[in-house]
Order: sequence, then structure tokens, then C-alpha cells
Amino acid sequence: MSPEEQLQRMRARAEKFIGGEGVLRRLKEGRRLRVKLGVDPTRPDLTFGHMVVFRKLREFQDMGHQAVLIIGDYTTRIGDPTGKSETRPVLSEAEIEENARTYLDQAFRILDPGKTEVRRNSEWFGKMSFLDALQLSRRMTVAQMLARDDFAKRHAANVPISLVEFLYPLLQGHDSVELKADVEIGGSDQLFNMLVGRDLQEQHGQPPQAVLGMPLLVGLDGDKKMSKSLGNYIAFNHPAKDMFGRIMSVPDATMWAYYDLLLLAAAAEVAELRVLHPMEAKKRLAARLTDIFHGEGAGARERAEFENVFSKGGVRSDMPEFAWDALSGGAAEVGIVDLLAATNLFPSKKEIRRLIEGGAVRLGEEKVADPARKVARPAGELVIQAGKRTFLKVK
RNA sequence: GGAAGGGUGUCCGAGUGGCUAAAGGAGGCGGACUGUAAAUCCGCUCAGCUUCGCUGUACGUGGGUUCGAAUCCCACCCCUUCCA
Repeated sequence: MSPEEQLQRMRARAEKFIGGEGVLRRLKEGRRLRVKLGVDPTRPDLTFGHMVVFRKLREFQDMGHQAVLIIGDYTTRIGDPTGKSETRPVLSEAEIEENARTYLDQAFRILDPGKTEVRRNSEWFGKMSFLDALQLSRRMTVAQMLARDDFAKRHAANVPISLVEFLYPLLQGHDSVELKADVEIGGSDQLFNMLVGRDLQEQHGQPPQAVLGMPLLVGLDGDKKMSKSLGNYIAFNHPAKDMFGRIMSVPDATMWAYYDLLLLAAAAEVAELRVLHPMEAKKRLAARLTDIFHGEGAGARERAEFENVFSKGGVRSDMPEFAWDALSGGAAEVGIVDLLAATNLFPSKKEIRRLIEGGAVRLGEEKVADPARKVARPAGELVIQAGKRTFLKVK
């Protein structure tokens, strides 16, 4: 691929691409680019939102460049304020470590491990003295920081901004200096932080990195950015059934962004899919994504399961099973509420009562309306459904 | 250091002595309709019980006043803004 073609591909789907000339120059020199992507192990799972940037990084790998994945084990101690209106909870070292470990397994679902250099930013920040930190913070002014959109908004709204949050962009930027990154990839909400990296690199006499801001993936609600804290997300490690189901619950209009950013579907392909019934197009989307994370064939399996349960009103084949005696304490008959409470599938007995009163509970084929309803020891298997997607079997 | 404002349920946000488990909104969950989409309509949304009711807990924390407090008083903690 010629440098120009590479550049073209790098830029594809990006919302912002800054510093293209520098990249082109390096490509023409035949350099292998160091492409940085940082993730903070704040929670145990990566989401499809991360998948967008991982995919982009993978594209660089496929063009022969060096991916540098930074696990922000040190920066997580601070908490990136990006897009947040509040300070993040502080995690313990052990939690961070645990999260970091699972991140790698998940990341390599998308990335090529052979072409990935994994680094932790505690490597350098752990060695820095307070004085070093002060020197670093000298490089940026308060006014510059307040230029960042979310800081400006918070400040205007009298929402507290911790000083440590001001430091965050500096730390992220400093990572680029340490790594001598040529390109940094991130969500478009990371743009400010990534640009700080450019400044810092120049101040250290390094050629500044190019900055690639990817669009933010919309969450399940079809409205807000996908994020763990909003709960509108799909995680890499969601079980196949949940992954498929969650994708199906995405609004129709949103699925095209998923095709584009997660599957890198070509325009021609999307045009064909758009002709289909939206449900069919969405099932294909769900199946393909499920395949990526759960192996070839998982998507087809889940699709069949889905169609059985929701289209034909059938029953899941893999619902949890409970022994009657374990739930009832051996009694011949027990109240429906107590029976369900014993499964620990529900948050409280009140909640179970509500479900029953709302007409959401079925014993086999029978709809239960009375919370006082007794259930007798079933002769064989008894399937209980509570709400749209909770099934369980008692025998 | 000084002054002012503020801390209410998952979130936002009313409420300034009883009728308040706390208006309203958002979110969530259920039901109808469907394509487990969207939109729409309806219901629920602290917990437990012997459940047309009863009880416990809840409005930053701890005390106090009162027959009765989210609402009044005192102390403390925390947040914001302005001044220095």
C-alpha cells in the first residue's frame, strides 16, 4: 500500500484526524508507526464503544504498524473526567490490577497480539517524584484547561472540578512522550487530551503525534454515548445470549452506526442490507458480532434461540434449573412468591409481587395473577417465566 | 480568614411542623400493541409480613424542641460561589 493509500485508510471513519502531513512524511521514510491507544481499567469489562477504537488500531496493525496498548493503571487512580459531570470513584490497586488483566484477554479478541506492545503507565508515573509532577503541570495553564468543553461547562454550572482532574490530560499526554507515539487513537471526546500529547511531545523535541478521534458509538438507548456508567452498553464478555439480545434491542436507526463502526461494513453492503426488513438486518448484525466474541457459529445458535423464544413464543433451552426441594425446603406446596424468592433471581419479594400483579408471571402456560397462589411440587418439569426474558425451570 | 447558598428516593427536582414512603420529570421494570425496535396507551417503581391492612426503615451525621419534624433549634461533616 502506498503511503497515500495508507493515510486514506487511517482517516476512514474518523471524526477528526490531525497531523496527517507528519504521518505521511514518516510513511514516506518507510517508518513503521507507533500507534498508541490507552484504556483505563476502571471496570472489569470493555464495551462495544471500545471496539470502535480497537478496530481502528487493528487496521493499523494490518497495515504493518506497531500497536501500543496502554493500560492506564496509574491514571485510573485519578479518574479521567472526560464527559463526566462528576469525579470518578477511586479504585483500589487490587481492583485495578484485576480489571487490567481481564482487559487484555478481551482486547485480543480484536487486536493481533503478535503486533501489540502492552504497556502500563505506572511504569513511568510510578517512578516520578512530586517535583517531576510539578514540572509537568507547569506546561499547561488553567485557561488552556478551561478551554476544554466539559471543564468549561462544569465550571459554568458550578459543578466541582478537582485539581487532580486538571492533571489528567497532562498524564495522558505524557504517555505519548514516553512512548514516542506517532499516532494516538481515541474517542472524539479524547481529542483535547490527545492534543495535549502533541504539545508535550513538541516541548520534548519529539515530532508531534497525529491524533485520530473516532466517533462515539451510540448506546442501546439510541441516544446517548455508549458507556458503562449509563448502563446502555454491550460488553465484550457478555454471554452470547445477552449480547445477541442487547443488539436486537438497539433502535433500528442506530444499527447502521454499528454496521459502520463495528463491522466496518462497506457502503455497498449497507445499501443491500437497508433493503431488507430492519429486523432481518439487525439479526444479521447481532449474529456477526456474536460470532466475533463467541466464536464462529455462536451467532447462528443465538439467532435460532432468539427466534424460538420471541418470535414463536417458545421457551429458552438454556434457562437456569432449580431443584424443588432446594427451593421449597422439601414442602409439598409453597407460595409462588417464596418459591421465586428462593431462586435469588429477583431483588426482593416485593419485586416478585409486583411482577405477579403486573401479569408478568407464568407457571407453564398459566398466567398467575394472585401473589398468594400456592405451587405444588411439580410432577415433572415446571417452567416459570417472569417478565419477558427471565425463565427458570423447577424439577 | 470573612460572607452567602446548599446537601431529599436510581438521577434531576418540589416540599419549610401533621393529610409526606415524600409533588413532578427522567430512567427502570411490567402489561397491551409489535419485529424483545421505535412510537403510543396503561400499571408499578424502599423493604418485610398473617397483604382490601399492618410494620420497619428513609430526606448529609449526631443530639434537642414538640403530642407530632424532611420541615424548628444546636453541634458536626461535606459541597458551591463571592471576597481576602
